[in-house]
Amino acid sequence: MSHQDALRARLVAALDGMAPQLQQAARHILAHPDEVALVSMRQLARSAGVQPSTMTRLAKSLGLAGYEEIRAHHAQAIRLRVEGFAAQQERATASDEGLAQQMLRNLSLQITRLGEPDSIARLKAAAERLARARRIYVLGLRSCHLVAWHFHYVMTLLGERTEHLDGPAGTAGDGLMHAGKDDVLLAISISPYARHSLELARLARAKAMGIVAITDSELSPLNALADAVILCPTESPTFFHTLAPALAVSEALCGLLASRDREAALAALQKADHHLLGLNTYCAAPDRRPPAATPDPGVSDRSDRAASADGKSPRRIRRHDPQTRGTPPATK
Amino acid sequence: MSHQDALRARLVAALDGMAPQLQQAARHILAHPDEVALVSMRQLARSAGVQPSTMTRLAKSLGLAGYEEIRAHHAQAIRLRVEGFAAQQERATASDEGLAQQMLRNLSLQITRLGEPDSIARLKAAAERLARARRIYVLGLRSCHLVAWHFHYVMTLLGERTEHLDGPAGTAGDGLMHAGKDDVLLAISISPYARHSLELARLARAKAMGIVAITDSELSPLNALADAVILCPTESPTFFHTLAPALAVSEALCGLLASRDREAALAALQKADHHLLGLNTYCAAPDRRPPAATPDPGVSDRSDRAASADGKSPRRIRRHDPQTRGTPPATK
DNA sequence: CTATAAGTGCAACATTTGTTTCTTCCGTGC
DNA sequence: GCACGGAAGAAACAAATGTTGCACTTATAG
Repeated sequence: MSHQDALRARLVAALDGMAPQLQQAARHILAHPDEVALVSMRQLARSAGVQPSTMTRLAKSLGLAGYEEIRAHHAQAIRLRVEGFAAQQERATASDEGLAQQMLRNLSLQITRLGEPDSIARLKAAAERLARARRIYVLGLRSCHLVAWHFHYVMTLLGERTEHLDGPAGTAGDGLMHAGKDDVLLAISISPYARHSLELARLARAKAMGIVAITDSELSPLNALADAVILCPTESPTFFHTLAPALAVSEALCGLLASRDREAALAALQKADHHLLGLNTYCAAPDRRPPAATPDPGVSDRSDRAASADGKSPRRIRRHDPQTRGTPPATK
Repeated sequence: MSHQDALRARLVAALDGMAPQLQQAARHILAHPDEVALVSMRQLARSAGVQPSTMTRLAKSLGLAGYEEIRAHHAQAIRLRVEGFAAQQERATASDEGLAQQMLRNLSLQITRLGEPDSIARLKAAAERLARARRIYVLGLRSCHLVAWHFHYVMTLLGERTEHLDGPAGTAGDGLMHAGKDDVLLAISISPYARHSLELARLARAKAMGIVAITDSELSPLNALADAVILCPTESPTFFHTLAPALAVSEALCGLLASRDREAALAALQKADHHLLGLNTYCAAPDRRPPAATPDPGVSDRSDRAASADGKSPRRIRRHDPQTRGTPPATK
């Protein structure tokens, strides 16, 4: 998202000493750099929840001649990015420096393949099976632990009833004690397959539970056991396997399950939000306006005229921004 | 470049039957698609060696309302290529099948972008910093837990000395007790940033430890604290954020670190293999790869956090007029 | 509490934008 | 030859853009 970019660096550096409105404008620019070049200043200001003049003032406070310089800069960034991108494709190899690029390119490809029809069909079938379950037990041992953990974490936020089979001292399987034929086991395992995972899967089958598997090959022992199987690649240019595709699959499953009942999922999320807010778990998020508030990609839009319909603004109270505390105002 | 681009196709198709000036304008647009969105029509016309009115006439000859539609189209193309966002809004209500594909395509794009030069440079710098550390403390709370877990898991297999700050009952930070200036904290946190993560990071800084951060924005509070920062996207078409890119970053870091001393890493892996073999942890692997090359560290973690769908922040009272949003009335 | 300065919103400003209209030019038909 | 029709340039247009000055609020210092 960011190129080595003198202007952006200056923005970040100056953020702390800025007036609230300027800061808000700056944050929006940092958060949506592309929009800067693609929409007019007034539209950008509107998305940022700021007066047009603030944008101009922001530019001047950075020592620039005007807003146009900010736009020019971001436009150039886009131009450079597409060029640099093309350049990168050419030099595909090299050793150490290339390794990271190689890994990421590899990952990108693998995940793209997951989007192919066959894979999608498996995803849908798996989601279907999971949705019918009374309860979902999630199992992932060793390297697959995090996929299982993630699935359980998200589903909990979404209000679904899942249980993570993750006990210490070999008690992982105890959770299956009360599981029955109306429940489903989501088992995640990649080669080399942990013995314990298979044992639990066989136990589940013996209990007539449903089984959905995320695994890495049709040769996987889970393949024979499961009602629905999703295959994901794990090859990597490194010594170790990659689990990012498996995670992508898990996320996709969560997405599919959540979309089956948008309302319920949203409600659960907001409830979780409130809960965590009450616990003071998080500190203030920087970007208060979600991406949804940005322009709005209708194909033919891009210019909502302010039809002068905008009424008079009532008096509003403004409070000082709390998170800028402790930094003395470096007035220029 | 390679999006199925209805408008460009129409341009190409109509090229032959066009008047010379129109054709010249069309050719210029086809040759410099990005410029269309980045400069004004008059400037574009000048570069094309054509009258401004010709551009308007070109648009109308294609059946469009005006030049603005051409620009909007190309701006959208940039947004698509750059963020992978756009389609999400349009088909927000698309079928389940669409959602999964959308998510995976989005992910693939995001990970591809992690391979761009700037991002790679950050990765290398971070790996460099981590390699110099006497000991690496890994911190990731809530949704980021699995990234931290993964990093620690793989590094352990590789024989590196890392410590996962992951205690129950709020003891997560205790591990830092004996950390000092020769050590480095690898902190992973995405918006909304967990308070505890920041507190621990500040503590680490107070102890003169090095800090490497994996986070989601230059606006992240970690950005100011860390010696090296790696940015990874988290946007997703769903209700929750994606952590697959963060996991990819973690994997890349592990890869870079391992490649600094291939021999040592390989030796450590084989040792781990023997160890686990002795414990009879795994069942016979199908013939996937030669055993030497197949240790098992999967490194994928994924955690999503709940993104509140509307981004109004509670501590700000001010709102700005909502009614002008998202209405694309073509004038006149 | 007052005095002062900084920060912010509002409205008018000069430009520039995309579009339209009018005029001129050139090739083709009867 | 002359009208005719389409294409292309030039100028005029309203609407928008980015900017600036002023009034008012809010925070800080005395």
